[in-house]
Amino acid sequence: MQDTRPLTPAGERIVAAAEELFYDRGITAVGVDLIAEHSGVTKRTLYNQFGSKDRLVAAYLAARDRRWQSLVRATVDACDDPVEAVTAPFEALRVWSGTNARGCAFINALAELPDASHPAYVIAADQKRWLVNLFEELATAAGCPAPGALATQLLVLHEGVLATQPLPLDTLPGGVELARSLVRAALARP
Amino acid sequence: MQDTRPLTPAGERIVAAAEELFYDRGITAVGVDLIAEHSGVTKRTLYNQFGSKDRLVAAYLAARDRRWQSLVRATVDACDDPVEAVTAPFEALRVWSGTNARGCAFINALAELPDASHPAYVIAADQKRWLVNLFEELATAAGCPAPGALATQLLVLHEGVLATQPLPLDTLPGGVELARSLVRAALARP
DNA sequence: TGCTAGGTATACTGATCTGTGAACACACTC
DNA sequence: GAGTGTGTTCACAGATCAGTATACCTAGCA
Repeated sequence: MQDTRPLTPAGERIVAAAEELFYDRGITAVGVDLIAEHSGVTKRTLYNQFGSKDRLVAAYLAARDRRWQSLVRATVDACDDPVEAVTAPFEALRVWSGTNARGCAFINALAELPDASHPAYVIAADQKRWLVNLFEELATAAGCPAPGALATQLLVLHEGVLATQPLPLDTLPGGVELARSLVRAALARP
Repeated sequence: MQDTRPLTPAGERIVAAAEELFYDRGITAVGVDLIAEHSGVTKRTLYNQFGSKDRLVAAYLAARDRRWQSLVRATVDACDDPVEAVTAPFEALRVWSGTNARGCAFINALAELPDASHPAYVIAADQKRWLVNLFEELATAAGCPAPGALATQLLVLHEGVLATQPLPLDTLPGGVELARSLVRAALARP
């Protein structure tokens, strides 16, 4: 949006380090010095590339969003059955959060950032809008009579699976099965 | 758990201010000086009462948990129909997050606190465990043949409704209807 | 040859944050 | 009347954090 020119090699390393550190430890808990150190870069270079920590946070969320969207797209495209494709994002979610599950990076970012004018709010809202639109497209392609309603249901379920990930609970949610039953119910309804 | 003696009047005011400020602006973004100022209390008194900011965070989450549980209990007890009582926590949720909806305070707290040894983790896990156990009790009382499975489904849905609250999306989720359909499906199954 | 862009190295500023020390005041109770 | 618990006032230590200043280096390119 705000910056179309590609990142320099140092800029790429900075974003990669920010993705790891911000997600694992939280945005406010991680300082720019730590990110500069982990990316093998001077703090001066970090500020030459991004200007401020807020802009770096926005770049981190945007980069994570791009990675997530490409994974979902690939998982959806690998499905032959259009009905199965509706729940493909839940399969992607299982792959995505295999190792470290600290919940949704966008929800977590909003939790830390007090003011709604932060660019992270726009990125987070766009990310969820993209997902609910994708659900609606897939539901329409699967022949669902009310794709909008099913899409919002699947979004809520999706966020619920993400939100319960960091909790140390004994019983795992398992969102794919519940998503499939929602799709079945939506398709069976006249 | 760690402290059974009741809070002093100043301690009550501190926790009340912490509830408002921590939830609205985030834990790391709010300093102890601001909490002391908002509660009309010296910082010295704050530290005499709670010892550290981490302990105050734990007290804030515990107090919020108590308030939430009492609201849910009251809403459940007001239900005559045992089937309707299963989805009563979702009605309570609608009342609970009427004014300011910044998502789940416990999920948000975990997002900000990097180390899993923080007392907030135990409180958050206990809170979700309490809710899933309540769902299971209510499902059993309603005659559900598989109350455990329904309970985890309802928990995931519950967290999804909470997580999507702070997002500036046009379409509102509306969790009560989806919860009712889940309960219907679980009761209809043999 | 000289210019420019990307990056390094290092020190620094100013603000903010958690937490402490020490002396004092008031109310209640034994 | 002495002691104890609760709270105030104010100053301050120590650490961390975002962001800046200055000088230097190197590779590509005209």
